[in-house]
Amino acid sequence: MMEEKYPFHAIEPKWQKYWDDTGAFRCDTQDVSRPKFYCLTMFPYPSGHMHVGHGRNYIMGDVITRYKKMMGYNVLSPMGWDSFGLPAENAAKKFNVHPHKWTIENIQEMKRQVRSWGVGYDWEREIATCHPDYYKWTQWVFLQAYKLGVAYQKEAPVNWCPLCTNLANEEVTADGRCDRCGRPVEKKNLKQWFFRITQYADRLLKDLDLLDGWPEKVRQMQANWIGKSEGAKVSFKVTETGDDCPVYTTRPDTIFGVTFMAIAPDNPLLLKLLPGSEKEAEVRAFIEKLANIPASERFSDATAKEGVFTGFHVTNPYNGDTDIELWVTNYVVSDSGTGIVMAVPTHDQRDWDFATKYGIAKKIVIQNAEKTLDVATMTAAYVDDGVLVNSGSFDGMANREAIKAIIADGTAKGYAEATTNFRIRDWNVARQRYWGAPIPIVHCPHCGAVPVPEDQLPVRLPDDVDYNGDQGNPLARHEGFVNTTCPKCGAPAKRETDTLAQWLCSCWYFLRYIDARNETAAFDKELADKWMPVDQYIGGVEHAVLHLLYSRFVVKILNDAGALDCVEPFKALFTQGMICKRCEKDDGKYVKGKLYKMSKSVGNVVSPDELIETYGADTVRLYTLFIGPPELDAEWQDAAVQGPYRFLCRLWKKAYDAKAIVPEQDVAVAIDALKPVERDLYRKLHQTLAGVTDSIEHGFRFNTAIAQLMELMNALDKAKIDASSSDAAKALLRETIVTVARMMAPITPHIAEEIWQAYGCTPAGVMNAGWPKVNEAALKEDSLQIILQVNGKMRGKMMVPAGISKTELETLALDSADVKRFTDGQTVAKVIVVPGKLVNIVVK
RNA sequence: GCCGGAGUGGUGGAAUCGGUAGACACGACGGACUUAAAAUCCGUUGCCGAUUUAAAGGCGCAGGGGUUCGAGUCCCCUCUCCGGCACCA
Repeated sequence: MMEEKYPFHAIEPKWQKYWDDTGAFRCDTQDVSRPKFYCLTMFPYPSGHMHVGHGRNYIMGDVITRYKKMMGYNVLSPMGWDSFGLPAENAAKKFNVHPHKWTIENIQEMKRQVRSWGVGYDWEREIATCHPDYYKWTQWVFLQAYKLGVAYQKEAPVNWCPLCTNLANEEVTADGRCDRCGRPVEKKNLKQWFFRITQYADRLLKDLDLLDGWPEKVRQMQANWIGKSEGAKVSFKVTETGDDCPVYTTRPDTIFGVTFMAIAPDNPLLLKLLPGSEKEAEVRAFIEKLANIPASERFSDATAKEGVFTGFHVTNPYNGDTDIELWVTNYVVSDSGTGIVMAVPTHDQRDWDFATKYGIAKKIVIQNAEKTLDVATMTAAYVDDGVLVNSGSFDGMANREAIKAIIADGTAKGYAEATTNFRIRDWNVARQRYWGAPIPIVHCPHCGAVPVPEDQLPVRLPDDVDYNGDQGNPLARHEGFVNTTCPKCGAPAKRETDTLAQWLCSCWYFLRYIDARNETAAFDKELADKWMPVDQYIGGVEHAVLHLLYSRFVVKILNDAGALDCVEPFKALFTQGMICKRCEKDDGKYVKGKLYKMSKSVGNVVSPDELIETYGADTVRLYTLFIGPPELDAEWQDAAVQGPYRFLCRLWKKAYDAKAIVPEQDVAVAIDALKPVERDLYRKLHQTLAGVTDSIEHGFRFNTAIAQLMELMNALDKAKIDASSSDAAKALLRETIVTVARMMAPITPHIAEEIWQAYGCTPAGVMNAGWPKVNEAALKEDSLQIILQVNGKMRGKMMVPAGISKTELETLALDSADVKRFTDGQTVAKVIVVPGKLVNIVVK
């Protein structure tokens, strides 16, 4: 029995329970009768409550999951929690609650929210990265990397945030602040665990080509991040001492134009040359000055180039020039290349600026095609292609050719080699924090760093730590944890007290879902080979570099370890846009009326709970999907939620009213018995079906899919089918309502299920009915609308029979009154006929 | 600076094979129902356009040029906004 008023309060919990009870989203990974589809939404950090912006992510994943199920796939759609990490530890300090308790409570709350949206997951595969059954295998992943020599320890300057301890490069913002808390980041020397991502840089770059299901933007961002450049390493020598002075350059073709050498203030060669040298005091003063300027400021555009001559000279191996001055400067980046740059003022703008300021010589070595370059008249560096001059035996050579020739010559003579340079640095995976997976290493006074044997995993995180201490890692203060014996020699030893970065926990979770309850392995290889890669990954673009790059990296490690066949984890990636809302306050920091992404600090957060209470989950889903193109940011407008709500109320009322007059079962529609307006509706129904399918298949354009469904409902109103209508019309009415329910099953699943059930459709559960098929007969058009143009301007329309010939169409068009008004007294020069579309008459 | 994306009514956005610009929705305005309001339903809604009504017609997709019978869509130039990388040699 259907109620008259749209009873979302009653039907939504009912159907959510039904999906649970029937295991609608449980996935049998062994099933081979259907093709697999692994649909994954990025798992959340359990930070508290979710807002409607988070919902967009899960709702889209759910629509795809349900749609793919209806298309006949065996869909794996799991959910879990990225539950290690700093916020829990900070909350623990703030509220004096154990991080574990805080995390578990947040998970419960967020799970309730996800379920209230009607999002379906295989909850039997639920994971939490802070659970020993999970982090045991995170530790295992670390050991695989260790075995391959990918994990290693080194003393290194780390990015140190006073609150969040050490950070990966990826966690430091462009202006040198902590990505998480915004505090300025300092450099601090610590012994750290690193992963050799640099060793994989080339593969990570090259395999981006395999990812044609990824947005171009994300591939570009990763390529930028990896930052590959090709050039040469050339050994200059310090003229006075004979020390090596290697440079990296991408422009070896300009090597005969080197007029000075620029070195970074903290370069080891400089520090070696300095003691007792003539200009020591002056140079040290400059180094001191730079040390007190934060990197963000030093390397900003606005900072002028500065430098001090060191008193030393270098020798260019190509032309034997011994008088090249060595300058210490503020603009050379110390950890890029060799930290020493050969400067060619005429062909590099930065070197030009510096040489101009300090009166250093400039020498042209690449001449343009017009041969107009002259140092006396040049006002900026010439960086384009040209022909070599003043370059010894290479004169006359095109510069692109010269690059290869000069490297080859230098290589033969032993002072140059072709090299590749990467921007990316090795990944610091260690954190001096409590709430993370302990690094499974024991430090033995005799054996050094010893990996914990796999059969002794997990290395458990103790519960009883004093995380309220104000200094350093609480784990290091836990005697019971720290003191152990060496797995190799049995002597007393100390555990590593650093924990693994949250990023490492979250870069392999998609593998665990496949085999989430496996107690003897991280995952079964055969099963993983069957289910990987993830067919569709969905998440925010803010993870374009960090999480997605690390995940790709770890999959390659596991592949090298023989644990996995696949080389890329995510076949297709969809990055959904953020939900923003206009700011209502004006407090200096935020501007009233400006769009900001939803956040507590802006105060523009919309909670799903009240909306679901007022309008129901289906309305929230429908509005969230209708709000705009899914890949773009969208503006949330509270008032606009009305539209989708009205639509569902209308759909419900239509279904309710129609129930009384339609046949009890599906009946084939007798096309010939339909009135024209009904015939239009039938066509529209199947056009909509084709259109909705296309919208979902091509770029998940849910917004236009929904618009088409709205149009169909408008057409249904227009057809005015009632008790007095023909049997054919009533059969059509039933088919329309039932097909709309099926098409809406992925989008607004509760109302779809309810209508499906109320209409007595089989099989039970609308998703089990599969995706409806287009009826070609319904699509057939008897007559077509033709647009009439004169000189490309629209001047009228006319209806013509569908099968009309081109000539007939042309004659009809020329005779039409709309056209004649504009062609009378003019000469028809040309007639363009686009069959089925338009006729354009060109007159003079 | 390099790379990527975007610019369409009062608003969110349609139209990506060159062929009716503004679908669909919000908001606004008018009407019906109602004692009244809400809800609902029905209209109107890009701009200019006779001092009255309606029309004719013109103008309109950041700006300028081009190709074409025809351009939001293709090509060239310019501007603005968003994102990534960046004194990376």
